[in-house]
Amino acid sequence: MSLKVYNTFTGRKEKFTPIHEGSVKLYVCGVTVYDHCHIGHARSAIVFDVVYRYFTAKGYDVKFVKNFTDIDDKIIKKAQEEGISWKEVGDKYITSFYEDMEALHILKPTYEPKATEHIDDMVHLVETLLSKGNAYRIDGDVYFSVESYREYGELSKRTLEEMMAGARVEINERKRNPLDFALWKASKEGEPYWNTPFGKGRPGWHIECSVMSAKYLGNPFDIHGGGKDLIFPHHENERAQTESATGMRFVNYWIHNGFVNFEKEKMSKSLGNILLIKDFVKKYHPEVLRLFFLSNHYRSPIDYNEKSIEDNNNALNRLYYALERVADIQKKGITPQKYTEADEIERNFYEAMDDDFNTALALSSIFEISRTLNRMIDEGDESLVPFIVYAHNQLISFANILGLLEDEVNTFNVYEKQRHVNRIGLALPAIEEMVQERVEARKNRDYKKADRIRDILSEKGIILQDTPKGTEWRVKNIPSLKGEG
RNA sequence: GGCGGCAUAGCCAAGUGGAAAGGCGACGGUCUGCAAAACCGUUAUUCUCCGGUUCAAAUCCGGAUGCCGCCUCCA
Repeated sequence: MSLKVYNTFTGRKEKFTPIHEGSVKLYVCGVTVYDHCHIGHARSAIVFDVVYRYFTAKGYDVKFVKNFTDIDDKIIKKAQEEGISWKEVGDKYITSFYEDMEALHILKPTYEPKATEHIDDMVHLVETLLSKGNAYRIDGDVYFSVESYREYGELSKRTLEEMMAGARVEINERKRNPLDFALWKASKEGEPYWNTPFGKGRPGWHIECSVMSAKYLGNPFDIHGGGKDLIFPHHENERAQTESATGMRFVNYWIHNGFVNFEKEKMSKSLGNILLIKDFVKKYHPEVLRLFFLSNHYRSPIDYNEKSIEDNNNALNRLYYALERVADIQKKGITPQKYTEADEIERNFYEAMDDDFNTALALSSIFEISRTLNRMIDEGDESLVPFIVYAHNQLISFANILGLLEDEVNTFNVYEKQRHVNRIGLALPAIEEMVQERVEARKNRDYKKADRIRDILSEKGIILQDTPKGTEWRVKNIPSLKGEG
């Protein structure tokens, strides 16, 4: 089974061939730590988390680097606004970032370097570019000369002429070419700085990624990823810097994820429609967001809307319910039994993932197994238990490659119920009491009363299931509750 | 102005040459006191429109319409 990935650089799906057999060196641009993460950050984190998990599942030894950009204009601005130091701003949002990533079950990368811990290396890279004639100094600033790098624009598919024609580049008389970008910026009064051969200053954007990718992965490395918006200028500039300095190829495969729109509009501060990860997880299980993202191709734009989230919430509940049903089956000491249909599902799953991480198609395998499981459980035939155990293991293993179904069933149910009762303002004991009251009514064949209780709960988005084990209640969202909480 | 992308059922969505995945919803059935859940079945003879290439096109080519992104900080 060979994996194909879409390479932004060539604009085609290509067979993935690592530099060193059996290993993958992956660098993904992390966040600039000046604010809380929103669901757009979540998409990128989830997409590359799945890339990481999938390579690992295929047996690759993956070195995965995700950086923090912890010095930058926006951080400095934030520090001034809040009256704290740039370092405190960074620390605050790094903490926030980790909370969010943990909530979303994002696996920890191998390395998570911070820009400011690599200043010496950056200075060294700037010196190299200066000595090679790719950079020039103006007062305390150092700029990269885009004309010195013949391939400039090849990644983002545009030429210098075209970019100039765009004419929306900043006017800076001092630069040799308006498209030249800062490698190093002289610090103004009150701004953070490091002492360097070019004077007191701080790094420009882009350079931290060139430095940290080289340090932890070497050049060239296999895959560089990030959001689509980073193609230009960020990744174009990283490439220009690194290739000019090393004379070597920078990256073999470029992978970029599409954007998240919010109710058909671009998320932006001015529209005030930015949904933070922290706010999402208050309302829904984090795997709902993951399922939603993975049911779309990672390169397509995706529209976040309440209806889709509710749909995926229902779908996720169904998967967990299948797990719950399996949990009720006595399977101690049972040896799992492989069967043909399971083999086929497995093949489909891997084929989908091998085709440029087609998670939407891979998910269909997961729903297939869940259906198979339910069917076998419905049969109630003891002899099927080994097959049930096999299918169950398979379901968990595929789902986990996508970072789904990672909660214990009980944890999930408790979480769902708690979230729901908070939303409707009913206490758990009150619900249990009503359920018990209905159980009594049913015993007495007072079905009128029983049905009345069921209706009351139903209006609160709670459904009752009378099973052989007794009466259980579950959360079933109803339209009138949408948007609340 | 330049570059690029998208248009598939009621909704979301995969599929880029050979019988239209999957999810949500709806409807019918099994089950049930009635339900719910689960399962079974039905729900796009057709993929925005118009031409063309081909034995064969949602998929390739040309055109039209509509939507979106990037070119400036941005995941």
